[in-house]
Amino acid sequence: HVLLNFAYYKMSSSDSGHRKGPSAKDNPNYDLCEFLMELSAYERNVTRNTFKSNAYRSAASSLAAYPTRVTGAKEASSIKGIGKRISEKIEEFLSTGKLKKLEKIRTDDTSTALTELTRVSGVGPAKARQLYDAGITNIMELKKRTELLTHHQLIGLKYVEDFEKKIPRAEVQTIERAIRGSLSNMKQQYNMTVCGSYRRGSERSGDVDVLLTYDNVEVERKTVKLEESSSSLTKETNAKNEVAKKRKDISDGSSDEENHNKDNINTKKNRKLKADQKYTTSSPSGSSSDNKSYATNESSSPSANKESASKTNHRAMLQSVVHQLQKDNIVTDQLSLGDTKFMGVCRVPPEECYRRLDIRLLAPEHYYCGILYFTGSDLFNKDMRTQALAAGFTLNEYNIRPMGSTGVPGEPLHVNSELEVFDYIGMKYKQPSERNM
DNA sequence: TCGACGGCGCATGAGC
DNA sequence: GCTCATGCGCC
DNA sequence: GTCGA
Repeated sequence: HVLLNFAYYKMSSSDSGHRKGPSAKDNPNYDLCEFLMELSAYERNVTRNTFKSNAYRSAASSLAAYPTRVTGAKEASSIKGIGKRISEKIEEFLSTGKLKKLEKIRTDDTSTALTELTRVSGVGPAKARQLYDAGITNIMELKKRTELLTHHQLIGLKYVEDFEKKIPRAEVQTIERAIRGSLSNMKQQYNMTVCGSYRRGSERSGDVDVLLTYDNVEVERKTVKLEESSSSLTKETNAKNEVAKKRKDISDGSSDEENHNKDNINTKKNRKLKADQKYTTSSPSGSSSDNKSYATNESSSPSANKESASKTNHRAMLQSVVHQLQKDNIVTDQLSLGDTKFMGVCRVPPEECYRRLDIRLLAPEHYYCGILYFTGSDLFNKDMRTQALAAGFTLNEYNIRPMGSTGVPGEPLHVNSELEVFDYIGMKYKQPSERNM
C-alpha cells in the first residue's frame, strides 16, 4: 500500500508530526525509510544530484513495501534498489542506532538552510542556493526579502504552513461539492472528476486534482458506482447520455484530421508553429498529411485554423472556469494558468486552511486516458505503460496507440472508458482503489 | 565498465 | 519582439 | 546510488 510521496522530501526534518513518508509509521522498517528519505532530500537540495536522490527514494520505497524488519546488510541488499552502499548504511544504523553521514548533514548550516528554504512551493534546489548565497538561511529571513521571489514563490511563502498539511478526505469532498456547485452556474457545462490519491480512496491528500472536459462524455459507471459523492455526477451523466453520444459521434466523424494533428503534435511544437514551418520538422509519428499541414501557411490551412481556434477556446474556457471559482470565493490565488492547466489555491469556509488546487481541462477524446493517468499512482502508471508496450501499444496521458512493427505509433484508438484502455492491453480492470502500488 | 535514470505544462529570463 | 533553456511541480 | 546491457 505504499506509494511514492514526492512532497515528502520537501518536508523532511521540518514538520510537526503529521508528515507521511513513503512508509506508514507502523511499517517495520519505518526508521530506515526515514533516514533514506533524509539522504534523498540531501542529494536533491544540497548536492543537486537528482539521480542519487531518486536512488535513495526508490530504496526507501522498496524498503517500505518489505513485510518484515530487515536484520542486516545481506538481507537488505537482496531488496531491489538497495545495493552495496545503502546496505552498509542500513547495517551501520542497525548496529549503532545512527548514521555518521546523516549526523554530519544535520549539523551542516548550508544543508539545513537549503532544506528549510525548499519548503516554499516554487523554491527548488537552484533557487534555494541562490537565496542562500544572498545571505538568507531560513523562512523568517526570506519574508524580509520578498523582492527576490517570483509570483509563485510569494504565494508559496504566504501559505508555507498550510501547504504542508494533508487534506482530510471529507474536506476534499467539501471542496469537490463547492466546485461542482460553482461550475453548475456556468453556461458551458463541464464533466468533472477529482483524481489523484483521493480517487484511489486515500484518507488524506496533498492537494486537489480536478479534471474537466467540456463534452458530456459518457462516464464509466462501474467506477463511478464505487466512488463517494458521485451520485450527482452519475445522475447528470445518465440524463445527458443520449445527447452526449450523438454529439460525440458527430465530432468523431467530422474532425478526424484535427484529432490526428492534435494527437501527434506535441503542444510545445504546436505553440511554435512558425518555427516548425520554417524548419519543416516532422512530427514524431509524422504522416504525410501532418507534414502537409505544417508546410501550409497557417492562415490557409483549415486544420491549422481549427487547431489554433480550439487552442484559444481552451484557454478562454479554462480562464472562465477560474474566474467563476474566484467569483464564488473558492479560488483565492493563482500559481499558473495556461491552455490546459491551472495551478492555484482554494479555500472553502469554514475551513481555515488554504489548499493547493490543480485544474486540467481535457479535450473529450483525451478524457479517459487523462483520468487514468492522473489517478495514478505513478508506480501503477509505470507498470501499466510497460504492460501496454508489451502488448504492442503505447500509452500516455492523452491516448493509447497501437505500435506498428516499424516502431511507429499508429492512430490513437477510440476510448470510451477507462476500462477500454485496460481491455486493449489485455489487463484486468483495476478499481482506482486497487491502483495504490 | 559505463550509460540511463520520465515526460510535460507553465513561468521566467537569457540571448538574439 | 521572438525563441529557447532552465527551474519547478506534478502524476 | 543502483541496475543492467
